[in-house]
Amino acid sequence: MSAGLPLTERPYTRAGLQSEFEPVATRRTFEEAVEQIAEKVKSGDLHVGDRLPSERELAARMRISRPTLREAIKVLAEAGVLEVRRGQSGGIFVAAELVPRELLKSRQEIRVSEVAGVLEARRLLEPRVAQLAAVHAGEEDFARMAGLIERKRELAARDDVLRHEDLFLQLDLKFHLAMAQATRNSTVVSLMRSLFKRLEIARDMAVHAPPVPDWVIDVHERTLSAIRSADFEAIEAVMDEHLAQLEQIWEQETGRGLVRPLPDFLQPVAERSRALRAG
Amino acid sequence: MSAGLPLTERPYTRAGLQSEFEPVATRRTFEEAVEQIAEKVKSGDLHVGDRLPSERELAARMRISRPTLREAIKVLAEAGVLEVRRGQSGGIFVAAELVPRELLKSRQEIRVSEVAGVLEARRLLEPRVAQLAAVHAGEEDFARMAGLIERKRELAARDDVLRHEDLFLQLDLKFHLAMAQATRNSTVVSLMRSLFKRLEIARDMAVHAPPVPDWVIDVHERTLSAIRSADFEAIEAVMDEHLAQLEQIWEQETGRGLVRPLPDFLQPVAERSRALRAG
DNA sequence: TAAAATTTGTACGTATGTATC
DNA sequence: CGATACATACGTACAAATTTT
Repeated sequence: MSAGLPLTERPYTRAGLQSEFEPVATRRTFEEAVEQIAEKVKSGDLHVGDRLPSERELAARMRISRPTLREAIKVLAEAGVLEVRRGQSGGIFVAAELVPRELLKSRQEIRVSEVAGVLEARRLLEPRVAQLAAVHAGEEDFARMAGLIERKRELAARDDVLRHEDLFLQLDLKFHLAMAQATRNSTVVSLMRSLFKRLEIARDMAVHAPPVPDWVIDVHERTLSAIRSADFEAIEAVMDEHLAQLEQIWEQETGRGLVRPLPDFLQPVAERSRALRAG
Repeated sequence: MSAGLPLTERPYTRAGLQSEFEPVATRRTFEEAVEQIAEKVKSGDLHVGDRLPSERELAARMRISRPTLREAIKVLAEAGVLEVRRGQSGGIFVAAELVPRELLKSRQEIRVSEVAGVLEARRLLEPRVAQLAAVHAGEEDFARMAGLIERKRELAARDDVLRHEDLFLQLDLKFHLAMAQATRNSTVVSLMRSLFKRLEIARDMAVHAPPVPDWVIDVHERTLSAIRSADFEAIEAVMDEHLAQLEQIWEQETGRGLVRPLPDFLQPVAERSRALRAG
């Protein structure tokens, strides 16, 4: 899928900014339920082994009938995400961390010409999120982030890493969401969620470069340690390195020039203050 | 509604960061259609007098049947947003700029303790968006923003301003969205949309201070001129002023301490470089 | 004036999903 | 878990209104 993309659209026109009339997805309610539960597993709100509320209670919470919920659970169970055990200590349990792509096919689409903009938006938002996280994170947040890095390391150590590309990407998402949650600001979390939703779509469309596990692990480790030490310049620096690398991969995959040149104000503070002192 | 809010929740806990099981809105498809069209009018993608595609074509675009679309149009027509004329040069026309609140009752909710976080998130994102807009905006973008300010000025000149509070707020939204669109980055637009969606919910919940039209107009005017001249420090300064004022209103309405103290890195660059030079 | 073209308005039969029992 | 009843959406065919030619 790489390299040969039909990049005919002119990037950065107004196209797509004023939205067209889009299909109103008349999805079935059990599909909504599937998506909501799958999303929770994927984003790390639910972990393997967790027990969900009973069918009756869950149905009540989601305001759907029990049969409809059962249909959703059936799909999730067949996909291996949930496991249903009956009997006194039975219930609905999370059985797998990896959520198959088919369960979360987002109906929204973006144009090829808009893909590079996702990286630019990360430049705007993510370094600030990391810095805010540094201000407000508690030990539990650091522990969660560290745990996720550790899991990635274990995965990378196995010889079948590439078989688990999807799992690796999901751990990635969880890391960045954990960072967002460390800000203790639910609006920030929600912004990061929508940003990464778009990022995933973009990734599916374009960049299918094999992940470079060791590098990702290294960068995330340094990100965490920069956040831990609340060193704002270090945070900007490592974020800059991270995003620059992603931009480079994107450009290699698709051809140059798609990522707009980075304006001065998006350079890391270290750069900026150096420039200030010089000027 | 002001001043007497039950602000019992402890702010900035993890509550709400890991999402609960939510009602799976099994909304009817015509309601989705209503929302999509109403949203376009409200955000400025559709203007008064615009003619929408014919029923058949619109239904096809939205992938719904004509009867379903008609049900949506009927609701919008009854609300005064659309007007339907038949005959050869008939069709569906936008009839009003102001979209009644009832049409867009977002089903998502946020906690009172999370409201202040919306302002904090604006601090993270909006100044950067304005700066990026300064880099990429064209004359048409400036014209749109100027036009919106002009409309606000006209509205403020009337003696029944307060009767049109909702319209004033909608013009506000349009101004900020126009700024986002000036970045020519659809991901940025989409982030700003979700940010302002939350902002509106927050506003409905808490801050019902009467708008201060003259002040808003003045700040927006200076924002636009700062963007026009691509003066990044001026952009940060006026944005800071704007948001500081909103934070102050919020604190007056609800009691102090809800807005977390602003970390250093969220101070305007001018402040920061002053500090750098001093240190 | 009349006919043609375009667009909304109305009606009904069918399929299917959802909820209740 | 199955069966039944209800609500919803769809497709299609045709009628009515209005403008254009």
